[in-house]
Amino acid sequence: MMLRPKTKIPKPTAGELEILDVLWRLAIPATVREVHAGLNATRLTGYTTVLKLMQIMAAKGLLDRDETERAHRYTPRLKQQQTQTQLLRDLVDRAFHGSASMLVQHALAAKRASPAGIAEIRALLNKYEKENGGRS
Amino acid sequence: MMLRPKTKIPKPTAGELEILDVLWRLAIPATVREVHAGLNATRLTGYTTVLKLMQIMAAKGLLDRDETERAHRYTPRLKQQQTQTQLLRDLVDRAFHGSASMLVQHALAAKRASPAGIAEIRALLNKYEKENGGRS
DNA sequence: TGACAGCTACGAAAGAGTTCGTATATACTC
DNA sequence: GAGTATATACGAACTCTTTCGTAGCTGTCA
Repeated sequence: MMLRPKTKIPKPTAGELEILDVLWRLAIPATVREVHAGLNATRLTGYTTVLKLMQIMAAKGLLDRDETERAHRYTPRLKQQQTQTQLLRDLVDRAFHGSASMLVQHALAAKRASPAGIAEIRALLNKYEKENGGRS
Repeated sequence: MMLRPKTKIPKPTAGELEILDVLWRLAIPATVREVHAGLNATRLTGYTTVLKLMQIMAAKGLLDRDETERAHRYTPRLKQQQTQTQLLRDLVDRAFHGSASMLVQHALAAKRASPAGIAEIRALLNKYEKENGGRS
């Protein structure tokens, strides 16, 4: 039996991402029922649908499963931030030919960031400029 | 019969995006053969596969088709920039809860932008700050 | 103990995306 | 006109995702 070591974790699908969102929000290992409840705040899904999806996600390595209790408890393998980076990298490669700065420009145009957000971005830019100095 | 007026154009899939990329690069209405050639520089795909995909894309409204010649000529319905914005908006909504600035921060971390790119982003930030002034 | 509620496991079906083989039409060439 | 090259159209298969029904197990409680 394979105890899935450091196999590469695949990009989550749309449905899987919704489940991950609930798990990140709860921030502790959660049961299928808890996720189902959290999901049905916005979505309409059957209980076994969520169960099946989470089983598949565990098989794929997206979730870890704790089977000690009768109701198994699931935790995301990756932090929200890591997954966001993963999805972003994928989009940069597929749609922006690997150019992150082009993507950023579009992001600013596509949805306006708040002044606070802009300040944060500017701070980040400063940090990056310092780190990457005068190199081409 | 519906002659698809301003029906909303769907988000292109991964395979469809590759075809769009070739068409944007060519910049003029292109035949299936031309796209197939441009694609096989990097990808391995059968001719009829590309044909079928482009037919579907035309049916979806992603491409316009000119049938005056024997070899039909296809053009993207949307500019590359529009499609990039569309895909980005989708990702912002699905993975970043609609926060563009969070996405930008991740983008900068995920793949380093060139100094030139950073300068461009900074210029854009200035523009945005001016436009959005002191509003919250 | 027997009924019931809640849990996992499993199978199946529907939909979307991708791939390609084959059929058919059309143009060109000898 | 026959043969060849190239085009579209169509259908079928395969994979992946999502959905849910059903079966079977395990507790609880009256």
